[in-house]
Amino acid sequence: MSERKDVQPSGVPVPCLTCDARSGGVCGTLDAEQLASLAKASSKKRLESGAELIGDAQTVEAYSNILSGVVKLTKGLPDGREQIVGLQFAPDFLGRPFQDESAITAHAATNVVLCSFPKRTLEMLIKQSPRLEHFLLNQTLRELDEARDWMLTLGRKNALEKVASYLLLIARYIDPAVDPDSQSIAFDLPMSRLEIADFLGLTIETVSRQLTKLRIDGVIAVSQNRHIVVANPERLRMRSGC
Amino acid sequence: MSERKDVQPSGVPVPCLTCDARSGGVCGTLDAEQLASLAKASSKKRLESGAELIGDAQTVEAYSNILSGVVKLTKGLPDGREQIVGLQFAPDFLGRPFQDESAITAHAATNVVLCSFPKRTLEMLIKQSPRLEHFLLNQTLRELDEARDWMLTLGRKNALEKVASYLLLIARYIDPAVDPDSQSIAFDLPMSRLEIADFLGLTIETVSRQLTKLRIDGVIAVSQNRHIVVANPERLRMRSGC
DNA sequence: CCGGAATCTTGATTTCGATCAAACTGCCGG
DNA sequence: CCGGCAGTTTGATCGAAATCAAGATTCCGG
Repeated sequence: MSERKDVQPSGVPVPCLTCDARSGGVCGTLDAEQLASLAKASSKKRLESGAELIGDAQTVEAYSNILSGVVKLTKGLPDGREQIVGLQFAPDFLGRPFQDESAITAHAATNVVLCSFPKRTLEMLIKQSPRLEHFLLNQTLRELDEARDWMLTLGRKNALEKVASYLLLIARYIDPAVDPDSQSIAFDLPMSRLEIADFLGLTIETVSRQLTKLRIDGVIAVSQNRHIVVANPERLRMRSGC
Repeated sequence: MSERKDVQPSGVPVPCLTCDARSGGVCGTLDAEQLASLAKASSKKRLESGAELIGDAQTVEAYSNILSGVVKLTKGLPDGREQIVGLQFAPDFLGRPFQDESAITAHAATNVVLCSFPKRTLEMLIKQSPRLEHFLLNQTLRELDEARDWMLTLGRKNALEKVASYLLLIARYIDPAVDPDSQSIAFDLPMSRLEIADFLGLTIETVSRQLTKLRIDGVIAVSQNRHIVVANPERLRMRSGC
């Protein structure tokens, strides 16, 4: 789904004018001229939940900004066991710079809107723009911090603590200031029970049982499977092991 | 342990002339002048196995190059459970740029030699040198790839597969071309059983039992606890789950 | 609004790794 | 060379999560 790439008097391409990724994403680091050249080569894509964005060991020829939705990154074992190794939200940059083959798989966990551009175009811009590279370094460092936090959860927490940690993770994405104020918070899970299990290194059944336990203990309320209300986030945090 | 910072005719500081980190590490990205200013502020440090390099939630005022030895990065839960979230080898750069408080702890896993320099000095150089920032982005991307590989191991492999994967990881560090050629390989483990357990999300006893199993099956030979001989790396790889 | 498929929950049982407990080994100082 | 101790191995038992097996909901298309 391609869009017109007209350039406004200010020099900012028209489709970028109202784009959220321009403030928080890579595009925010570019000057008008660079943004124009990127916009010329870019296109907006809408993907249904479940669609594959990047295949394992597949040559990647595009990078993207996530404009909305949740993308899950997974790795698998030859016998079919799967582990989700990262979640990305808008306005994250999606793709592994400086490497032709992807070692991971990316899927849309919800409906997703992307702004995609060719690998080559971005790599040219990286060479010209230290600010862009600085932005990428910062996002990568943040992802590394998150991955290491999650390693602690995977390696050392029990099933209940894992599920509580997952709910907190999602709650904090919805509202970053979630536990200090201890307000009640409600949200829809962006993932199925199977996906949650693959994220936590558990089985579907164990995830379900821990959710039931939290429900019985009055820590959360669940309706229609995906909708969660956390009455008291502090009680949830206490059960998360940290 | 400070050294003389004399500058050679070529412009390269004397102590850097013979330093391995100058080819593979951050210093390789600097010109003679930048290297001189970094060398002026740097000092070589020797640390005993077990020494703490960076404390959790402690203000970090130094970055380092690892000149030799193995550094382990750990995260802990309030109740004392621990998880190793990364291993770093020479000539890795050690430290979390652009953040004052460390969220992780770093310890010397073996005797370690570092070349340390003040945070400020390096951050100044980063601003001047896109090549340096590019190097850091590349190392960070590599660490992120490793962390995600390890998440799959932590979340989805059983105890035997985890121990086999760990042995392969160390063997590959000793000799990167380890399984294609399937030559026998021998090495000393840089970590105790407790550290291996904390790396794998297991207990000491389970690690020991899996090593015994691999020994009985003839996949490895163990002498004096730390010395390992892998007769046939391919058989080890087959037990690693991938 | 109905029926069927997909997803989720609950229950029974098994299994793997944790825990508890005791012996063994290698290392170091005296 | 001996004794002590930290680190490791081995054994017995327990428990948490996986697996196997039905049911119950939710979702959707007709």
